[in-house]
Amino acid sequence: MQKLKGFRDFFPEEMAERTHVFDAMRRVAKRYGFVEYDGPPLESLELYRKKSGDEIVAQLYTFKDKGGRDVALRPEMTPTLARMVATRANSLQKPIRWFSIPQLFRYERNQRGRLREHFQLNVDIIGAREVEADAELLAIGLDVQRELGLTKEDVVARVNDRRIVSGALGLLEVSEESIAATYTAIDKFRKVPDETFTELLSDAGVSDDAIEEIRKLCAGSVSVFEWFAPRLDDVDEPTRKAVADLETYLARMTEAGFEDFVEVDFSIVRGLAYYTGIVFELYDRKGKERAICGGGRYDDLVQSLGGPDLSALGFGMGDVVLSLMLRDRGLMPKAPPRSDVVVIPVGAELAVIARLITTELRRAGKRAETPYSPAGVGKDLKATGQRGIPYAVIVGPEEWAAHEVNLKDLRTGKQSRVAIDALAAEIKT
RNA sequence: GUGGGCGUAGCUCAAUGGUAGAGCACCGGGUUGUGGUCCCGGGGGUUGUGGGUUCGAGCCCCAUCGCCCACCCCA
Repeated sequence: MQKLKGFRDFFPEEMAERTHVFDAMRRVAKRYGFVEYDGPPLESLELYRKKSGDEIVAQLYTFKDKGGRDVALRPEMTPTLARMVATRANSLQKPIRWFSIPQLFRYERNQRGRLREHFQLNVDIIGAREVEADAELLAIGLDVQRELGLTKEDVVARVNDRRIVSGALGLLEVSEESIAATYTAIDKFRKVPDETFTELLSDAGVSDDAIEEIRKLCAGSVSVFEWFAPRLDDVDEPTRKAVADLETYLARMTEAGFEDFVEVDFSIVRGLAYYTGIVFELYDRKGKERAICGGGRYDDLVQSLGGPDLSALGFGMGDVVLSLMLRDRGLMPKAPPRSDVVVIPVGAELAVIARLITTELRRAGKRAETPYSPAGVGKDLKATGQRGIPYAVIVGPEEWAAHEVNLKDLRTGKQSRVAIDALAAEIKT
């Protein structure tokens, strides 16, 4: 028997890594006052038909349950969140600031950084139109990186605004029919050769002059602020607001101490789906990995799913790419946490004493164990040391007669006699 | 869905078409009051699977499954 393609076993070593990452995610999200929620891993297929594109639905894990209902393993958390929020929209105090670490599934051929199953930190804010919310959202994403030991040398946040792209394309007179293909081309700017980029836009029906302007914006040879400055009188109100919002956004990121992580990047448009405002993606500065994290504002989604008109924004941060990066940087724990101490009896008649001492140590909050069948001090000590356990308590008849034991620090090799009552306090963890 | 690379012990890898091996790991012993280095021994494999060629296949051929990489797409 082998595991299914694209699924993972978590042996204790991998589980230690997973726990390490999840713990960091939870600590950070809670630090910003967000609360954790979860939903069912299995949902009605209908939930995804409504919101997600054909491509997503084609890659769902679906089946008919025994009642004949079409069901799907959740491929993303947002529809579940939207459904949950819609259910209690009127009674939930706004803004709603929730996070979750769901396991998500997709039926698709796997490749580097992409499996059929993964965990994804989802952080969402619902009912906040202020750009301060956008800034806080990105700050959480970046703070998770920092919490795990990654720095501005490792991670870059590329940020953009869908309204700005839309406004720019309007000024460049890109036609309605060309918009979708133009977004796709912009999204590919950093992944395809220059000629291909030109070809994609040209095929979409974009003029040569417009292609040149789009290229300059994507490449960053002109900042979006410089580009829009002489044109602000020609654009509509939403675009003017978007440019102003982006400036405020950057100011807020600077206030929060993240300015070195953030770069405006016109080529970040986040697929075609449902984003309506500021969007961002987190990348490894060195590697060629896919995005660590992506998100942004999706103000129309809750309503489009039949809920009330609530603005919303959020991101998803998968565990697979992030873990690849942490392993690459040596920032993952090498071994699962073990006991603090093993209590080793000298001779079989002291095994009962060793068990009693072990019980007392556990009551004192120490992670303690004693061998089921003591094999001799030498063997038990060897096994304990090999497992990386820092302390051994050796219970010998002479010492025990004085209500004392030997406490050995396996890391230094130093050993001392300790009164039984003082033992727990001597084991530093 | 398309293309490419790779499948030998738990892991890393050997083995002209001629008896399947090593290191690490694991288990036991040397050593029933003191570990990590050391010495000795042991379990482990239908060489991913199924066919074919051959006197003989881990090796050659075909198929299939799995893993990896890229493409497509991206929540």
